[in-house]
Amino acid sequence: MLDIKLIAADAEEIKKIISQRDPSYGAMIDQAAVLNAEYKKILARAEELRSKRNELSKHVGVLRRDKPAEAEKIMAEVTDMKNEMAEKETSLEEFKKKIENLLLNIPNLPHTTVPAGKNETENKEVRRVGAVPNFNFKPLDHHAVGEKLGILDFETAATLSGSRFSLLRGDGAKLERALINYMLDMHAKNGYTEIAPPAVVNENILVGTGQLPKFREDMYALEGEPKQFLISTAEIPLTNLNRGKILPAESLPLKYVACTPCFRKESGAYGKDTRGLIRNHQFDKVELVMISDRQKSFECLEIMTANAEAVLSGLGLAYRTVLLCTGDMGFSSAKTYDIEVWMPSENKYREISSCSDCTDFQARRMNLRCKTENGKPEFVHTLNGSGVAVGRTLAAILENCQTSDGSVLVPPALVPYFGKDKITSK
RNA sequence: GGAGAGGUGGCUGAGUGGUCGAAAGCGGCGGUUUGCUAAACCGUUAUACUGGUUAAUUCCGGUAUCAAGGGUUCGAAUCCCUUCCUCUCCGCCA
Repeated sequence: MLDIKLIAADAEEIKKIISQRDPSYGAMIDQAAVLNAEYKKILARAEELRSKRNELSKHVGVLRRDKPAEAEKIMAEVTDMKNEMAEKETSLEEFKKKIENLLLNIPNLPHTTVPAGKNETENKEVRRVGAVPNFNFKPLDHHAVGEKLGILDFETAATLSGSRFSLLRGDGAKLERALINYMLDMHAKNGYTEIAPPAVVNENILVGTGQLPKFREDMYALEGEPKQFLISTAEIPLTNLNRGKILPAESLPLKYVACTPCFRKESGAYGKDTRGLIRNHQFDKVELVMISDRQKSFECLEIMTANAEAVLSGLGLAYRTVLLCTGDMGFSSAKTYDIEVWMPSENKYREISSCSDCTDFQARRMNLRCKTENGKPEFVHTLNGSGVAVGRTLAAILENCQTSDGSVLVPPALVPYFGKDKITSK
């Protein structure tokens, strides 16, 4: 959520910046500015009335004993004010709600270092790491590799749950477990505290991180009241972990890591990546979250991105890191790096991690602050990044480490976790 | 699921209709004392919004906030209703 004060101070400037994402947001900024001006007028009058009422009522107690007639007069006077007071109160509520609804649907301001652009074609490659493998045979895609080995079974998954679900069997299931432990151990060494959070959260938690109100159709909702949802990423519980608190400055940055299942409806992705592990309704992801003060957050973003990259380089997978342009960034983010892993079957890099600095956008929504040097609380900056998507990593290993005889060589870093260095069919 | 207790400031904990934004203690901050440390003593100590003022989040006002929402009243932390949450005991259960 943007600070309404920023909009009130210079709506034109904010419009200019936000329009780099999408020009249609400009009108919403204008509306917010107009509503806010109106709101303040009403607020002034409402507070004047309340002030008068408080002043009058203060003396009634004493007057009642000493001068009952005067007390009666004052009581009547206050009663007369009630209509206007009630009217102002309701209209205040209405304006507040309208403004908040607008603000909740406006995305974060892109950071000045983010390139302007409409879509992913205007993203900027920052670096390319690792050698793309050379095959002296035609590499199979990961579902073919996995199904031949009997470790991936999409047919059974479909029977159980429909399309876009996966089932891992035997060495496949074990390899996923090995990957998770490898990732969690690495991040723990880098100072992240491991968390095992709930995968079900309340509605306001999703407002905090920005999934609601705008992206309700992407979320799995549970039956019943109060409304609860399955998380689409561990970013949600991790970032909300301290919501409403004032954190001591010296505790920052807070660093959390969790591996959770993630549930996504993928309703806008008809026909995209319909086979395999790339885009499913349920997948495991290791997620990193940092809570930083506002001075250091962009440094933290570099560190977090490096921490995520280390997972891939540790596995010997080739990847590149891309700085997203204004038009391709997520709703809450001010600056995002995507990490893309090489997928031989597609002959291109595919997203496997996304690391974002959300500045104070989420912190304001969840009222998460820290004490500053002068003792005043201020909103923190929140960051999140995949460290990394487990299913996609599994897919990348199957593709990049396949051999001509159909077996898969397990990356050396995983061998201690997996127990052997090769997956062969039974 | 059944029975009971309770939710007050950074924390502990008073306060059952009228100078209560809220006693007291702890903690924090500033200071005095002091070879050093400790102790003692004095002072100070919420947040948001808002009007004016300022170099300033400077200063002076106002409003709101005692789990959340609604109601009663001239006036609510205090009374009533609803919801949420926490704790204890019993039952059930991986």
